[in-house]
Formats: sequence, structure tokens, C-alpha cells
Amino acid sequence: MAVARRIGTESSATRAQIIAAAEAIFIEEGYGAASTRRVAARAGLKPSLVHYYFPTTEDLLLAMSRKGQAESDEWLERALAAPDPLTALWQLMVDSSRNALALETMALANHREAIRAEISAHSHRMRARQVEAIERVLGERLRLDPVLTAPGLSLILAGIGRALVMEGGLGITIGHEDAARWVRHWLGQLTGDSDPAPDA
Amino acid sequence: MAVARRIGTESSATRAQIIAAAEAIFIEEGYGAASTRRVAARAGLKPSLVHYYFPTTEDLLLAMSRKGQAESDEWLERALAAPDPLTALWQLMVDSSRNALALETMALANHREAIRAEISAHSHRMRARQVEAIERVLGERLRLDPVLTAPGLSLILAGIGRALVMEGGLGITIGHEDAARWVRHWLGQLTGDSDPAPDA
Amino acid sequence: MAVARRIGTESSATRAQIIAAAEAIFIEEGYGAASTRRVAARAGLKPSLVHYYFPTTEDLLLAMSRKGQAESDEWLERALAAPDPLTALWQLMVDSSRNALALETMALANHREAIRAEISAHSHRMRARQVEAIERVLGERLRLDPVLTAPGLSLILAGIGRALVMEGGLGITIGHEDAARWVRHWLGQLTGDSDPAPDA
Amino acid sequence: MAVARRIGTESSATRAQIIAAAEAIFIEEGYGAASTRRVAARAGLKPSLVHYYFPTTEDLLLAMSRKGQAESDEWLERALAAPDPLTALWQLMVDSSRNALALETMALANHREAIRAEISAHSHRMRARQVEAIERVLGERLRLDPVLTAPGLSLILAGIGRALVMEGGLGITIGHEDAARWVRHWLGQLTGDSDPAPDA
DNA sequence: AATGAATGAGATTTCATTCAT
DNA sequence: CATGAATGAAATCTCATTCAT
Repeated sequence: MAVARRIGTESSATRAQIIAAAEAIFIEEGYGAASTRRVAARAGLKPSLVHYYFPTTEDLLLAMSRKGQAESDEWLERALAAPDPLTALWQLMVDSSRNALALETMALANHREAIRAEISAHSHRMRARQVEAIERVLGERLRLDPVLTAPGLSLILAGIGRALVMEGGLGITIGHEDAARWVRHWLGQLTGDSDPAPDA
Repeated sequence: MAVARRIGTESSATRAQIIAAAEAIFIEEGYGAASTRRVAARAGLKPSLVHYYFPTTEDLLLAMSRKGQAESDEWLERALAAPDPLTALWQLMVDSSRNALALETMALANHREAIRAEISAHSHRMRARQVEAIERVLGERLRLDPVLTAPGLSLILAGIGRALVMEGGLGITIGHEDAARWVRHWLGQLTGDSDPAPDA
Repeated sequence: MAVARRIGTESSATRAQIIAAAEAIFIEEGYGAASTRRVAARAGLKPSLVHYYFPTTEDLLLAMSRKGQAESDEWLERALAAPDPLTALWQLMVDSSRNALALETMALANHREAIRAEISAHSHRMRARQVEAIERVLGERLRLDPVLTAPGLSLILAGIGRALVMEGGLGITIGHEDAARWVRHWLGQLTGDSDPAPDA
Repeated sequence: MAVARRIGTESSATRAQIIAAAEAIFIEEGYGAASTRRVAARAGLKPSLVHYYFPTTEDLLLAMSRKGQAESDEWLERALAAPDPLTALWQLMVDSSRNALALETMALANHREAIRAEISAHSHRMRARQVEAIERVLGERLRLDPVLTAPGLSLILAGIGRALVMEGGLGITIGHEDAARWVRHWLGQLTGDSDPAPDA
């Protein structure tokens, strides 16, 4: 339904510039500050030009969210293609630089139906992708575990990782190092690694 | 320091009414929607009356956040006083009704310095309180574990719980039941419960 | 017409406190800032109490203006009673501390009819009082001057004095020292002083 | 530095219309009344349009002040180019229509730092310009005077002129005619005019 | 492809004033 | 004497959006 609304070439440099400005404001000042006016000011463009490319605010927000998703996909693929996919996945999940945008987008999703749908669908796909990879790496071992499943593991890692990033942003640190050590140890056990990487 | 700003008795019914309206809007429409106008409309009051009780928007937000914290504290104490504190704690953490407000407040904290400070301090206290209780219940056993600590366990439960609530709100469910089952099983093992409660 | 409006004893300490606060705000922040709320805050009182003593803002403004007039009268009498009344008068006119309030009151008078009437009447009286004193001191000599009169001299001194203070407040200084020297020299000549005080 | 804030062409008719309305309100009701709402109403425009051209109230006030300065400059140049520059200058200084705006702007300057800076700089320039002209006309004679200088004379005329206008606005007239006569006589003497213009 | 102009809505805040106690 | 509660008006500013060029 949003297809017919797009104006301006998909590949336009100006378009990219606007999205980049929106992203920057999003991360630095929160979703509430991502107004077309502010985005225009940040990009050094006139407000009307922003509306020329993105008729409604939602159009801009969606474009931004999609770009973020594409980047997330790339990062995920790169992690899953690493020699030790599980560790790479965990590192991705505690990467605060990526998480700032993701978190803010999630907050936004709570209030924009269109965004919510996009985020939800994308999260589904990402989890499924992770499940595939985890199955590939740990399939045999998980079959032996009485309760742990690949989807469950994916969610657990995501939850703990996000908590570390979120609380870190708020300046909370109690238990952080302990939890991270426990995860690394646990992942070491799961992969049958008899010599887990020492704590960093 | 913000105390002197308060106008209107702490115990005023109107005051409580305003905070309740703000809370409702907060949960239903997000922190961005909690404007004085909207809060007033929701409470059936005039906007100026809201400003009479809460000179600035931040004053209102802070009052709301503090009320939420007081309630959280009560819930936590009740959980920790239960026969099986760990299970009660876990149930508290996946209670979506409480989490909705907490999550939204957390998002708000990212953009309001005053709120951030409050939330951060409160989270510290809550975690410390949980650590105390966990130590009391699992102290001996944790000493035997090579990596798990009480603070780490507290954070892990919080992270997984919050992920379940947050994703649930977005309509994402993959891995949820699996992760919850794993946590219950894990907690059962930690408490040495040979007969864990069946899945709910 | 304003008589019946006064509430609270004329001599009340609280009353004086309110007027003092209003004066301070007037001088520091200008007449636009002299709202009952701000005055109350400055005096450490509740806004309603200010309204209890001064039912309308104008009542407060009038009281303040009258207090300033009474003080001005005292200063003037003291100056006119000095050994060299003309010099004392001139010093009064370039006294910036008194002028700040007077100037701001004048600005206010432009927009409050009641104040305008008061100020106008008071200025009339003050000029008449000065004229009397000047006549007493310079009567004989002025009769010899082809154009200078006591009222004229009073106004000229007031005008130059006020310009020095006003421009001084804006940071303008060109010609200030020269003009002041000229006035002192002129007054010396007028009083027949063959040995005018050296420039200070 | 404030240049980048301007929105709307410098030459826009609407822009000029807004400034004109602000000026009128300024003169008639004082600087305190020059709110965007009132200005808009006076100009027959919507308040938001005023903000479109002048994002902040200060922007509008500055634009108005600058326009007034440009006009003052023109009047001054015209006066200084007259056959009898001193008399023309004096007439300019007692021109109440021009002075009303200038006075009000001065009052405003006391409370707006940006305006104060502008006014101060402009007054400096105007005084310097007058000094130049006075030097040209009276140079030789002033060299003979023991105390009078061109900057001093400029300030003295400004002070007396402004007092006449200001007090006239308040309805005060004592000494006015006398002072004006004295100034004319004095200027006649200074220019060596043996036949000063009769009183108007 | 871009932009200046315009507008209605709404947000935040301050204000003077009234009233009941 | 004093105060808490309430209210309508207004001020400043931001916003998304539309339209004509």
C-alpha cells in the first residue's frame, strides 16, 4: 500500500541524505524528535523537500526502518557465516551501536501501526534465520537437551543481550559482567568447547 | 531538589487523578502522547489544572515514574516474601501489565535526564534487593556453580522476561514458549526442586 | 477611586515585603516581568496572598510607584537643602541607581493609564519644587539672562542627566564625559562661582 | 549570526506587512504588547504566518529595530545635509513621531540582550555621524570654547530633545517652551547667527 | 526536482483573577 | 490573615501538510 506513495528515485542521493539525517536524530534525540522539520534542518535541506520525497512522516519513518533492517540482515548474515556462529551472534547482540537504533525503533513501533507490522515481520524473519543457523551448529546436541530448543536459545540470547545494552545505556551495571561471563561459559558448554575463550 | 516545585497537596484526589490519566495514556499510547492537553482531556479536567499541580511536564512525568516505582517495590517485596521467591520473581518479570509501563518509562528515560537518573537509581535498588533474596535462597548452591552469581542470575531473568513481554507486545512469539519452559526448568534445577511445576 | 480597594493594613510588613519584591523585579527584569506570580515567588509568598493585599496588578503597581515617589521626594528635599543645591540636584539627576527604577516606571506609565496619571502629577510637583529652589538660589541672575528660566533649567538638567544614565545603561559613552563637564562648568557660571570644582 | 534564521524573502510584502504591524503596536501599546498574536491580528494574518517569517519573537523585534535604524539613518543624513544642519538636527531630536518608536525600542533594549547590542552599536554610529557634522559646521568656534565639544553638544541636544518628547507624552509641559527657546538661542549663538529664527 | 508560502492544530507554559474555606 | 483550588485567556513555539510555481 505504501508503494504508490514513493516519490523521487529510490536511489536519489538526496533521499539517502534525508534518511541518514533521520537516523542520526533518531539515535541522538529519540523518535519523538524525528519530525520532518528537524530532519530537514539536520540534513541542511528545506522542509518541503523532505515532504517531496516522503509525503508523510510515516513514509520517512518506514524508509528509515527498512534501511535499518537491511543493515541488520547484513550484520546477521556476516555473523552466521563466521567460524563460530554462536559467539559471533552473541557479540552482535551486545553491540550497543546497533542496538541504540533498534531499541528506539522498537519504541516507535509501539505507536505506529505500520512500523509495528514491519518490525514484527522482520523480527520473525531474523529469529527464523538464527534458528536455522543454530540448528545447523547445535542440532545434534540440542536434541539431547531436555528443554532447550533453537528458537528458545535465540530468544534467550536476544533478551540477555538487549538487557545488557539497555541497562548499560541507563548507567546500570550490577550483574552485567557476571551475566556476560555466564553466557559465554554456557555457549562454550553448548558447543562442546572444552577450552572456552577467556573472559575479555 | 524538585520537592519545592510541588503545588497542591501530595494527597489531593485531583493530583492522583491526573497521575492515573497520565499513566493510562502512557501505557496505551506511549510516552510521546503524554502531553498536558491529552492528560487533561483523559482525566476530564482543564489543561491549566494539570499545570497547576505539575508546573512542568517533567514534574508530572517524575511523579508518575515515582508512583510506578513505589508499586514495583511493593510487587517485588510481595514476590520475594512468597514461599518460592525465585518462581514468584520470574512471574513478576513476565507480568506484561506491569512491564508495559516500565518499558515505556525506560524509553522515556532515554530522553529525559531527570527520569533517567530516577530510573537508574531505582533499578539499582531493585536489583540489589533481588540479589539479597537470591543469595538467601540459593546462596549455598551458587557457591558451587563455576560462573553463575546472584547478580548475574537477576539480570538474566530480567532480560529474558523483558524480551518475552516486549516481543509479545509486537506480536512476535517464536521461541517464547520454549524459552519460558527452559527458564522454569533451569530455576527448578537451581533450587534443587526434583519435581518442577508442570508447564502452565 | 483606588482608596476603597486597599486591603490589609497599610503598615503591614507583608505588604512592604511584596512591594519590595516587586521593586526588585522591576529593576532587574523590567516592568514586563512584574507579574503577581513572579512577585510572590520572589517574596517567598503564595500568589493568592499577593492578591489578598493587592486585588489587581494595577493596585500593586500603583503602590510601588507611590513608594518610589515618596523616596524620590525625600532625595530631592535632601538635595535642595544642601549647601550648593544646584550641584546636589545635578548629582541626583545622574544617580543611576535611582534612575533605573524611574526609567522603568516611565516605560510602564506609557501603558497603564493610572500609572501615567500618577507619574505625570508627581513629575509636575517635583519640577515645581525644583523651580522654587532654583528661583531661590539663582533668581537674581536668571532675571539678567535673556532666555534661561528656572523651569527651563530644571528640564535641561533633567534631560541631560537622564540621557547620561540611559545611554550609560546601554553601554554608550561617546560625549558623556564632555557633556558632564560642560554642565558642571555651566552651573559654575550660573552660580557665579569663580572657582568651579575640578572635574571628578 | 542571526542571518541564517531568516525565512521568507527579505523583500516579501507579507514580511513588510508584519513588521509594519509590529511597529504600530509598539508605538501605540508599548513593547510589552508586541506579541505574535497581537501582531498577527493587527496585520490581518494568522499567528503561524508570523512565526513562519520570524521563527522567534526576537527575530521580529530585531527586524523591526533594524528597519527603524535604517529610517533613522535616512532622517539623520537628510538633516545633516540641510542648509542649517544644527537646527535641522535639533528639529529631528524633538520630532515626537520618530522618538516614540526609538524610546520604546530603548525600553525594550533593557530586557533583550540582542536588541541592546544593536541599539548600542547604532547609537554609537549615529552619535559619531553627528559629531562629524557638528565639527564641520562649528569646528572653529568650538575650538574657542573652554569646555564644549562636538560629542558633548550632540549628547546635550539628544538629552534635552528626548526629555521634551518623553515628558510631552506623559502630559508634562512645565519648562518645555522655556527649554526649547533656550536651545534655539544657544544654537544661534554657537553658529554666530546674529539673527536667530523667531520662536515657532 | 525543488521551494516559498500558508495554515490549522496542538504543545508548553504563564498569567490574572475568583472563590471557598 | 491566609491559602488551596480552579479557570479562561493568552504567549511562544513546533508540527505535518498542502499548494502553486
